[in-house]
Amino acid sequence: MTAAAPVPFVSTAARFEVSVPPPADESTRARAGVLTLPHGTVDTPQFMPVGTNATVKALSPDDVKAAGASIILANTYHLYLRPGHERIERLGGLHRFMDWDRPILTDSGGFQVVSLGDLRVVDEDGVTFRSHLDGSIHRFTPEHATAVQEALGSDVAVAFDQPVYPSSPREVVADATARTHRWAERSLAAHRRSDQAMFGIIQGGLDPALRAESTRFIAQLPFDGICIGGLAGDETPAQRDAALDVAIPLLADDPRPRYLMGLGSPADLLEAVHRGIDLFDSVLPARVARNGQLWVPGGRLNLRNKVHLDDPAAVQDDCPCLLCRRFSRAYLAHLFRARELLAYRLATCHNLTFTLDFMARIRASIRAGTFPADMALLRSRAGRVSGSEVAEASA
RNA sequence: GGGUAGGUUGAGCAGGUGGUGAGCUCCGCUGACUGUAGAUCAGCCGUCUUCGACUGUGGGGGUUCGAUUCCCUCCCUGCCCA
Repeated sequence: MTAAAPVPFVSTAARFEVSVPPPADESTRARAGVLTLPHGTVDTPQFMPVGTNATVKALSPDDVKAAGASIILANTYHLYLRPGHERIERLGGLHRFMDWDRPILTDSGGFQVVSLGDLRVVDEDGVTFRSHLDGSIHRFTPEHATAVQEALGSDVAVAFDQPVYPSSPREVVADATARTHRWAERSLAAHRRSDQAMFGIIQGGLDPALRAESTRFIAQLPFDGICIGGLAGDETPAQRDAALDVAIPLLADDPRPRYLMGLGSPADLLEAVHRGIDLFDSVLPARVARNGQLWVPGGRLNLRNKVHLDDPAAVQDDCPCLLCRRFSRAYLAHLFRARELLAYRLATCHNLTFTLDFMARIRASIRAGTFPADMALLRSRAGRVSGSEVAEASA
């Protein structure tokens, strides 16, 4: 009936146990598990808030914990440029530097190959790029990106890759994907720390054959986890789902955690969990919060809108966050108009709390064995996927 | 009372020496944001029947084919002097 009894994945730096495997009827690939890393355990499916510059923007570490985060992402590229990975290492490593004692995953910096596209040149050995801070010239190779992450001391390092936009021509995607594979092997070969896990990244764009080839290639390497990259760009939800439906079945018997990079709207998280994803990260909830919009069951509120100025209600009645416990919509609307710094903190606390609570609800549903059946309810709580889709009424 | 500088679309301005003033920045309104060069960006922001049209340069009058511009007069504001 069920797939083979799950065998925990164990390495020197990571342990992953699927405690609730997908149902035998294949109604969903969703699963629940526990990822254990040097600085603590992570219940999956789980969302990682992003702290690019060794801080989740606008929040203190206590705020991030209060929101329910058990692991965060930090960025190799940014910390290398400023304040410098060697300085962080001298100061006792990233955890001590930012006073975050739970797990940290560092992105490899590969994403900047795309996001800072004007400033880089890719060759077989690595990427030469200009600093977005001062225009100075720098170079990342798989070996260098790995060394930087070892200096930072994150729980999870990520192999240096070359993401591409899904809309790129097939030969561009094929070329970048093949290079990502060679860089994956080099990243692994360069990796020394036994107290740091390393995840590899699948690319392949939206082409099913390339995505499948990349999945097989990355999966046969001895990584501690599998990232799925290149799906947080300009593709449609249907294209993204299709890419996941190519990759995940090929990993069905793989004991390692699966991490979909860069997705963060509640609706996207739900659909991806359904397709078998264990880990996520995204800037979205924090950025959207800083720009004035708050996620609530069934949709989102734009606190800069006039309608909130006289509203004494909480943003969300049953939310335990700092904002909802103590302040009104009217107050937050005022803070945003006045551009007061507290607005950004309160809004970010809320959106991260909402996101992490949503993940907790998904986990609870999976553990209760009612997950596929709960999809409708969870979808209505997640609300719209994007601005072009109308929010469903909350149940 | 005398002198002087002004009065432009919510605010602040630019421009305009006789030849179509709706241009900018704020404020305001709405939307977007997905491995963070983002507390950011985009659209709108006089009226209407909105791919366009109309109105608008303090009020009134005059000169002129045509006035925001030149002339007269009045009102208002800042500053200086009495």
